This record gives sequence, structure tokens and C-alpha cells, in this order.
Amino acid sequence: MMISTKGRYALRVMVDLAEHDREDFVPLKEIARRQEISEKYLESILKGLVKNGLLRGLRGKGGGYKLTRPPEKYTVREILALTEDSLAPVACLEEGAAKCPREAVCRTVGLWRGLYEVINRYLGSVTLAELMRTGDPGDNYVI
Amino acid sequence: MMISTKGRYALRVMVDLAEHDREDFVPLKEIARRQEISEKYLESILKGLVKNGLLRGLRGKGGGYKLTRPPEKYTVREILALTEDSLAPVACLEEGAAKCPREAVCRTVGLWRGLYEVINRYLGSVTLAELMRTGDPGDNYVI
DNA sequence: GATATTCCTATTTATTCAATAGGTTTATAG
DNA sequence: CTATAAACCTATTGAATAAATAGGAATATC
Repeated sequence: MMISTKGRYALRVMVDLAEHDREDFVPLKEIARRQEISEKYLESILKGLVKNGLLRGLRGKGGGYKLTRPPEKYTVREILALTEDSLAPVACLEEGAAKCPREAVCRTVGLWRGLYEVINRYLGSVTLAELMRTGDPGDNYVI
Repeated sequence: MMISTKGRYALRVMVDLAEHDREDFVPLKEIARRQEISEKYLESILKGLVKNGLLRGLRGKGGGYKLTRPPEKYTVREILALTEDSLAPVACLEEGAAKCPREAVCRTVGLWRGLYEVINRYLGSVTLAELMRTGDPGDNYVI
């Protein structure tokens, strides 16, 4: 399995924030409740997204989190790339990996590059906006 | 990272066997030496491929392994599916996973299904034959 | 000044991955 | 027949990573 809870949770939070976008900041406690994820764990995940400018965080009473761009300006790829250690399908393609001494004779590295490419293309083609529900209240059901 | 050493090694072995196909059986020791992988570890990996009919194994002196089909009849997907626990990009899509109670409201499960589909299609489109070197010596370059 | 929030660092726990170890069975060669 | 070379089988260990928790420090609002 490829995408850890960190990445999956991060994406869910981003969609949640996109759907609950408003003037004031949305406190993590609210997101955690809706998404049924531990507050403390979410904290550690959101830190990176704030540091990289995908979210703005505001401390103190009335604080919380907020998207810094409209939802259609975020690709899933960007969010996961910041959250996961790597999106590479195999260790030898990870950034900072030691150069494989077999690379020149390896019959499979080309396949892995191709797979990486396919994954990146797909994740780069989907935006947050596409993962949101529309504002249509009839669409806002809960099971 | 998604594909473990088991899957990567298995694929390398299958390509190796495709390239060294001959009348008699190829002993694991020989493959392990060429691929620089521990014999014992390879054993445990090949077991599953034999059990599922992708390889034939012959015991005793003069024994070894052998492909059961021509290389173009194996897809990479098939080999990895037998070797990896799962090719699903997220836990909730793994076979036998507990049904997620949030599935009906989950905004992201569709994305993961799409990713899984893209991965399966790609891996299913490449065969062992395409990973082999041809017999053409001119093709036998090193980068 | 009380409170609600993000931010920060460290630690623990659980799970999975990777590999090793040691033996059993089976086929061939001499 | 016997020695040998091989696959086959089961269990265990060790290392790395993932997942989560804990406790507090800083900051903004009311």
C-alpha cells in the first residue's frame, strides 16, 4: 500500500476546508470531529501544509485554518507530495536515494519510471475542486 | 513507497529467466548470483510464483526453475499481484479490508479508485517480453 | 486575565518489511 | 546405492517505518 494515513488524512482535511470555506478560520477541533481523526495527529499533519503555504493557520481564540487559494488551484499531487515522504513507487526512484549500481543493466527501472509518470500525471490532473460536493443542499445528505 | 523488495526481486527474476530460457532448468543459485540477491530470500519469493503456475520448479540435481509460458504471455501486473500483498494505493481498497463506514460520505475514495485503475492498466499493459533485451547485440549497450 | 487556539519537540507503540536459519524431500549422476 | 545438488517448508529474528500520543509553549481574542 502506497499512500499512508498522513496523506489520506491531509487530503480529507483539505477537502473539508474547501467545503467549509468562510470568512473566519476553521478550528482544527471542528475538522477533527467531522473527519473523525485524532486532533493531535491532525496537528502534526497540518503543520507541513502551513509551512509550505497551502494553508494559513491563525493561533489564539478565534483561530484555526484556512485555504490560501481557491480549491481549483490545488492539485492532489501537490498535497500528497508535501505529506508523504515520497510518491515514488519504488525505493530506487526516491529523491535522495543512493544511486543504484545496477541501474545501467537493470531491466526494470524503465518500467518503474513509467509507473511513476502515470501516477504523477493522474494525481496532478485532479484538483480539490473536483473532490468537493457542490453547494446543492439536496446533495448534502448524510447516510 | 509502494512496491516492496519482494515484488521488485520477483520481477527481476522473471526477466532473468526469460533472458536465460533454455532446455534445462536454471538453478536458483545462478539467478541469485546474477541478480545479487540472497538465495534464501529468493526462495521464499519464488515459492508463490511456482504455486500459482507462473514458474515450474524441479527439485534434485539438475533442477531449478523455468518459465511455463513465453515471455509475452506474462504481464507485470500478474507477477506483482502474486508477489505483493496488494497493489491497492490505499488500505481501504485492499481486498478483504473492512468496509469503511465513511465510504458513503467520503470525498476521496473515488480518487483512489481512479488511481488504482490507472496503476492496474499500466502494469497490465507491460509484458515480460518488453522488459527483456533482444538477442540483437547492437541493442546490448550500456548507458 | 481567562480561554481557545496553533505551534513545537519528544516519546511510545504497533505493524510491516526484509532477511536468516535450519531442516526435509526429491531427483540425478556416478 | 550412495553422494550430491537442488527445490521445498516452517519458524524466527532484526530493522525500519508508520501511527499515534503526550505535554507543554506561544499567541490571539474576549
